[in-house]
Amino acid sequence: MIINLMPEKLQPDFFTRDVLDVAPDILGCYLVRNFGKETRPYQISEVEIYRGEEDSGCHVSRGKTKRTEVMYRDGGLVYVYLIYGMHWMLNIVTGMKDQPQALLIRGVQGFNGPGKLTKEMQIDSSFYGENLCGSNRIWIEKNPQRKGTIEKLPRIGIDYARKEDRERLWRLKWVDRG
DNA sequence: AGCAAGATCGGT
DNA sequence: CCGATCTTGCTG
Repeated sequence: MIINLMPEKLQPDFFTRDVLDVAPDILGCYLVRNFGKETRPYQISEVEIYRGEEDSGCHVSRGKTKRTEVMYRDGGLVYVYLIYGMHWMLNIVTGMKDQPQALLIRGVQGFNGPGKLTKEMQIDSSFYGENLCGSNRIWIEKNPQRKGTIEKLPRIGIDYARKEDRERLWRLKWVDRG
């Protein structure tokens, strides 16, 4: 019996699916960051879905701009932007080309809050467009032991969005069970 | 060219 | 509740 103990790095076909399908699957997986000196895994515990130009809470709701351009590409890339002049937000682009959508990483084990985890992981503008399937500084690994339940909640901080979009249960929290 | 607002956070 | 702090996108 051969047991595969090698960590399984997520490939493009994982990310090019619709964000609604990727979101529940990515919870519990490891976001791995190689700092050069050492490599550290961060288990993903909370994500938020941003889906298409029709989603008034999503940055692409006003079309393609220089900032949002990466969301229009094939899934598997990183979308980062600075908010309030001080916090970097880390997003994972999903879906196929011209299907603009992304997952905001809102929490990893030990660090809750999108601004806090990017500070910990040292994520900045240099990660814009980084390919998670080809980068040597950041990637995502499957968690074979992954067992848990998913809590669905409204998104945070999008008061400007339409009521219908504000109320979508597009914030997913991972409740570990093993 | 100028301006208002922002997918946040930490301190009162 | 408020300020920090600066990029972005919109307006003119």
